[in-house]
Amino acid sequence: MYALPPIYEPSKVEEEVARFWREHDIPRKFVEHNKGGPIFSFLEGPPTVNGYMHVGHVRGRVCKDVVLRFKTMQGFHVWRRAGWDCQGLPTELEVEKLLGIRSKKDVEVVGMERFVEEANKLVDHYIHHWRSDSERLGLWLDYDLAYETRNERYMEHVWYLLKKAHDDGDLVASYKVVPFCPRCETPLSSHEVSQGYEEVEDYSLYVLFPIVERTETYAVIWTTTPWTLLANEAIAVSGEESYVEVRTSRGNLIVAEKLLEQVRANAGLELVEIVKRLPGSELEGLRYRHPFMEEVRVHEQHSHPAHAIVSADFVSMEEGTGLVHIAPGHGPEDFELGKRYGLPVFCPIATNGLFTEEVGRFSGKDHREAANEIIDLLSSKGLLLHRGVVVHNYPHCWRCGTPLVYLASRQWFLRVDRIKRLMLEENGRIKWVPAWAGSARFREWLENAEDWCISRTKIWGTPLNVWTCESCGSRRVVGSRAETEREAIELPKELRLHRPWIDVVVFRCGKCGGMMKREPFVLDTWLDSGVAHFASIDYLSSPHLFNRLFPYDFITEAIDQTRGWFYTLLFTSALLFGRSPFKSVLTQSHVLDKEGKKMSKSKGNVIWANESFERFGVDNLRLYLLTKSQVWESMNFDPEEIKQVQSNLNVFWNVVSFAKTYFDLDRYDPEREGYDAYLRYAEPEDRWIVSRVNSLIRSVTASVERYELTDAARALLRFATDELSRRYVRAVRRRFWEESRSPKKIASYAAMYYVIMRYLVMLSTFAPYVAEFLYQRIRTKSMPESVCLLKWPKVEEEKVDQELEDAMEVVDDVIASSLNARQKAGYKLRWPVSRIVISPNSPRARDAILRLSDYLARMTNAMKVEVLNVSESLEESRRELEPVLSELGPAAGRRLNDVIAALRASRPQEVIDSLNSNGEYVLSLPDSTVFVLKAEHVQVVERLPDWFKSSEGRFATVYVDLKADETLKSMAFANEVIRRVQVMRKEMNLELTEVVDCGVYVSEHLKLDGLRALVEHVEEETRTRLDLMSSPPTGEEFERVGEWQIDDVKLVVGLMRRKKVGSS
RNA sequence: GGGCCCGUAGCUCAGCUUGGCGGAGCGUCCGGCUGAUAACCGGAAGGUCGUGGGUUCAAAUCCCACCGGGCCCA
Repeated sequence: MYALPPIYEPSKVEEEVARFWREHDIPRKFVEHNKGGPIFSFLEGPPTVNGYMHVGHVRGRVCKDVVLRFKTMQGFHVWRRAGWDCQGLPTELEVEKLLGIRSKKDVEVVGMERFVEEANKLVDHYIHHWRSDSERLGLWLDYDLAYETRNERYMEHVWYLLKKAHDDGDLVASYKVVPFCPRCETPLSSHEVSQGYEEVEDYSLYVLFPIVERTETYAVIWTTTPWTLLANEAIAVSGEESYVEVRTSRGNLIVAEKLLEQVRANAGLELVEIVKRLPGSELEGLRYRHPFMEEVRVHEQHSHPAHAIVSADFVSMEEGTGLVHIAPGHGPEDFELGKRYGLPVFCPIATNGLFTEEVGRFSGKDHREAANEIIDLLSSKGLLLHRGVVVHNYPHCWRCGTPLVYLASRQWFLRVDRIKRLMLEENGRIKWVPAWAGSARFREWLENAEDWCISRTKIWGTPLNVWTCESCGSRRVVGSRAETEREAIELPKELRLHRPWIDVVVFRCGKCGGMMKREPFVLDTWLDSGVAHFASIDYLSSPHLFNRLFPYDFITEAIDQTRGWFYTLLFTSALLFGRSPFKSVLTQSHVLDKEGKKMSKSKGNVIWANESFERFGVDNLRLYLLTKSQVWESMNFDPEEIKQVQSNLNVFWNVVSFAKTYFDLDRYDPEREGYDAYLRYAEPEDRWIVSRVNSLIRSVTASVERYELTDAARALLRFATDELSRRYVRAVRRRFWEESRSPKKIASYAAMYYVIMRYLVMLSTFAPYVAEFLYQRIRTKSMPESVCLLKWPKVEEEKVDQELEDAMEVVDDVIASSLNARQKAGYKLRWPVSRIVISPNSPRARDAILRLSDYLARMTNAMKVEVLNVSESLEESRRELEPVLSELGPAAGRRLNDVIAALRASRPQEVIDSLNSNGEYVLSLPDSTVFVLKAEHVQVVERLPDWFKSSEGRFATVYVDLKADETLKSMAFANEVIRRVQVMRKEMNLELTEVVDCGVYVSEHLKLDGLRALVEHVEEETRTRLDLMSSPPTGEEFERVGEWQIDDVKLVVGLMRRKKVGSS
């Protein structure tokens, strides 16, 4: 791996480096080379393998990689087992699509075995892609031993957890209202529900509920879902709000006072007279007659507190009537309220959306289709106050668009109450980055945590390990496969823990001898990943390993995992071990598209990982994802912007290319000619860049330790471009080019090598491919074979010189000012100036400039640097006063012209001194009056002789003396000649150091004589042997001839390769 | 409806913890440089720091309210 290509091309770099890593087995060596060292344990949040990796995943995986590489380089033995989340609804849906399945009946036709086989094939497919994308990305996890949530051994850990939860009384079955899609006949998770909100037109009904205790008095409720009225069990009011009873043509109506006018207007009521005004709390307990008492006979058995007014805090005064119809079987809030009051949970709609037998004339009808019949019936009973329409958001099935229906059903739960306080306490001990993710967001989530519904009516998941006796109802929670094989009385031919095989298993009831059948649920997939802390390392077989890793040092995932993985990990760990399973967590936010819109397949704006690797380059992509915005803030992904990263890396590439060119020319030996050995020859810029790289090591180390990866990555890129390239390389170019192998030159090589080496190590955690590529070009044989196997650099405190770093800031500003001043005069940098004079604006700046004045002279191409006292003016300058007419005009009035004349006639310094000491100066005018001049009337202007140009910077004002004598003019001219020769050398494609013959003709004697004095200088700079000719060189004598006009002088240059003598 | 995050130049972001003359990169425009050259240097234009109050000698920064965007929850 040798010459450096002229430009950074990611694809070529990656290709070569990937081959190198593969051939030398670097990932394995990297992962293993700290074995036996202190452990840093990382727990991989298993990606759900139901799709391909996209750039959003990539950002998360880069965060993981940077931290793990960093810790590895610090000498930790990093635990980094990969993992895959294999089960769950999305995979199941994809299988359904593949097999053309539309309903549960179709599954029976196809067969569950076939279904599961397809699911496994699908998972295999995606794991393959995820692994290869991850490896391409450079994320070196332990993939060979990756955990998979579908593995039976893994699932047994879930069973183990549930068995323990059952023993501790934390696993319970109870009713819950969940959203169902009646067409798909499946409950939907809250995540799915939130994806399917659509604006639709619905009924808007005011319904009258006759109050039992009074005649002709009705509670008025509002509903948009008439089919839920059949299951009504109560009416809720707000205890704090004021309600009114009003007399109307439809009887006496009870509504909230705040909503009275709205209801009256909507229902078209006239003659409203308020009979009574009372707080909601006084309505509580009033009973009503159920509107469908006759049709739905079961209501006859629903006695108090059913069919009465209760109070609830969710009653809105924004819409409706302030009285809310409560159907505990059809609404989550209703259900909770019902639980508190002991209301019956009546749910007469089946999962297919049809009414059950319990509702008489409606049974067998679709709940939505029956709406009109229900409304007509209300109307005929005189209970429909008003029928209108409303446009609102209602959840629909995100797959098929069917409106959802909320149904009560029996589900399984893990109880939270016993561990809630514990989780909150443990959360206080977790280091969250950023802090608010834990102290605010996660804490709030924990405080509101409710029992966790873990049951799903699906196929492709970990089966619920609860068997219930058909005769006596007693339960058995099975803990393992072995237990099943040992004790089941019916087993499939080949036992597998997945459905459908597990469904066949039957136990004998220990109490009554009956048959125990499995509860037909599978488990929430979050439970699978949620037990990764102990299941991923097979705790049941190797508790010893567990004890070394647990709790894990570090995890990182996206912020949406607060309610997902972060939560389920903590939850299960609290149940099992009574403590948090992780010590620190970095939360990331999402990658959005260029416009800030969420990436989604349906919008077609997803950028896939493998495509982006090709398109942008892995290193570019990695750095872009980290540097664009803080990783815990969302970022808009704009492909155009990645070019910037590539350009930054290319600058660094150029630096290495430049350095390597000269290292090779001079056979620089970093081992014998190290920085410390040449320290005494080091120039200020060498000490400076060495100090800077140590400061950089300090700040990058601290940032990564704090998981502030964006700060670290930005600092790295910035260093390469702003400091190493723009300042240091600029400063040492001339020294590198020197012909002799001087100690000063070697000192600069040594400094450069020192910096590049340390930089590459740090860079390799962020951009491993390009770092490896460059490392291979400049490493010595005795160094580790891969940059990945180096140690993270330590700060060498004795090399940090903060004062020098600060001084360089000042001087850099002065250099910019002097360039600015030259530019104003059109005076090129290659033309030397006799001196620059600097007026610093603070003692600190003055010290800095004095300290680095030689450096300053070199960088500004000045023969001499003069430093004035703080704020002192240039001796040659004159200060003059200019009238400020906007101020002076109003003050002087008609005398203005006389005042200006007097001002011009005055001695400026005298006026300035007076203004400074007295705040005024008295001008005598020709008409014998006086004018009192104030400071605001004038402006002090500095007049420089015309051979000076000045420029004011942040720390100093710089005066450049452009008066040039013949010597300076000759030097300037010599530099013009040098420049031309260089152009020609390049055109001829000469080797950098190849010495050639050069003939120069100059049309003017004076210039020629000047040049004669500088022959050696020109020869050194151009690597030529110079012949000053009396007539222009011609194409016959020289290989190449160039002709220029420089001002009035004609310059002709001829270049000729020397004859090779032997093998010089 | 509640919680959290964000709002600063055309674009992307620093600065806010700890109050003191509003910054950088990119882009645009002008000029320059040329053995690192797809690099580099000098300059210019570009801002009601989301809005409105408050605290203060002084607010992008601290406090309150509101507006807009995002995430999470109801």
